Amino acid sequence: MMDPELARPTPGFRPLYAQVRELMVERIATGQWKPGSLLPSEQRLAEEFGVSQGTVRKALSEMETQRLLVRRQGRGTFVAAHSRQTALFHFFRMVDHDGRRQEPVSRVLEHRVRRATREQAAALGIDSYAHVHAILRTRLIGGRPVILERVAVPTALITSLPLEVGQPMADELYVIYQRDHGVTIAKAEETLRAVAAQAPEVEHLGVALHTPLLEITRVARDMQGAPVELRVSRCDTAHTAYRNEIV
Amino acid sequence: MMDPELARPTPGFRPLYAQVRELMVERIATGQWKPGSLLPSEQRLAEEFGVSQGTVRKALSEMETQRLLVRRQGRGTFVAAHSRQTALFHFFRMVDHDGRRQEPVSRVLEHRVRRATREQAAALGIDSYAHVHAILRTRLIGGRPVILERVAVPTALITSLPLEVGQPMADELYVIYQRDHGVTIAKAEETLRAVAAQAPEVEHLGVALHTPLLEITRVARDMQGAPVELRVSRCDTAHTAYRNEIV
DNA sequence: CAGTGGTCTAGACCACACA
DNA sequence: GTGTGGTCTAGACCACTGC
Repeated sequence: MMDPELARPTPGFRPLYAQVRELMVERIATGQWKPGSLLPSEQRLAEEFGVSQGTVRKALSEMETQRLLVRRQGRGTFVAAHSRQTALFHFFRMVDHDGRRQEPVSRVLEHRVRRATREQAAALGIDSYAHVHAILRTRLIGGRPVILERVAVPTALITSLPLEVGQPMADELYVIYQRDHGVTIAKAEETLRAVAAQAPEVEHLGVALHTPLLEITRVARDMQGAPVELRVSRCDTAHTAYRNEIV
Repeated sequence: MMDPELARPTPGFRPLYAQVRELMVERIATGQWKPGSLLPSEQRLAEEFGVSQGTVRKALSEMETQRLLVRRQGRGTFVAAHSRQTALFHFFRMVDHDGRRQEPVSRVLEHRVRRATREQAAALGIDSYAHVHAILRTRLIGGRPVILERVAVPTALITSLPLEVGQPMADELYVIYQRDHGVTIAKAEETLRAVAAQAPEVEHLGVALHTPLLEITRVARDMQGAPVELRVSRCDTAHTAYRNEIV
């Protein structure tokens, strides 16, 4: 059975697998296929879309490369779901002196809903009178507070956040966004600068005033590329560093 | 390396395309296929290796993804060659305030051959009595010196370097390594920290003593993963920043 | 025009997970 | 054993490049 929605001729040529992929991405984005759920087999999908198994396969493989799917021989194809480990592995880049990855503990210092600053509004593509969750937290590695972080996320996207001030966070923010609000962080851009420690860093990181700190400004986006979150992290790099692999 | 306790029911299983790929990577690594040269067609390669076109195709596609090859419909498949633009695009991450990529001008301050320091020897996997080219240079963006950089590369790999002290560099180092010595930089690891400006940075970057600077330590490797070069860059991030895209 | 890589199909068999 | 994804083949046709 041939789906007339799938155009084949030359004008505006677009490969079949790209069209199939678009349809499947849409099913994930709209929640029709939820994170962690099992997809139909390649053969079923091929029948449904009216293409060959090889064509569906190419679409699925690209989506796996993009980390939208997880495929396991003998088991099936699943919609990728953030866990604490996967979220940290892809988005947390701090390592210790030996280059080993370190898992941080996060402690919330403040959590308020307020209007976006001009910088936040510009980065998130929202109006400056729109509301955001404004979170201030420290992240500890080896029991030592090494990062002071300010997070802003529009309440229009993430209505509520179960954060307890003063407590270690049970879940990573990206896990919460996905599990509780159906918003999946798929990519991000980071801008890194060196800055001098100010009063908040002196207080919460225990560094001297004007100590050089690594400032990371990150805009995190969903799978369509729409901005979801802005965070600015100031890191004490005396015992830890930011690691980037260029491939 | 293979533990017999963990040997799998079908020992030594390795996909055909992976074996074909290994043979082709070897031809590039040994210089049998040189950067910029045209490969035989998929059909020819399939006949030569005694496999189907689809199998060769899968090997070629993986190598293209890894940027070892460049493929052009209607023209053919070529061995990837660094140009100033591609080298900078993949390895130079500094952007201006608007997030636009900037091309630097490099000016050599010193170039000597000396014994490796202990740190250099460890990073490059060479003996501490081995010789390296030790290069000190500034990199300018918009006419302003923003990076002071120390490069170390073993003379065992790169015998000679045509650098003129005080002059802007005509070619990127990675282009020289590949064109003149057959050494292709394929990947790198970078470690970023914030540090305080010392006397050399005060002199060459025109910053105040103890100004926070972004320090980037990079180990660059060839396509087999062997370390080729160590460079430590100290960057004034007042008007420029390091950009990283997480996908 | 001929030759290249890119897409698509159909079918066979293999490796793997799980009941 | 059954069903899944992974590999491999053979062949057709399409889009693109350059002579």
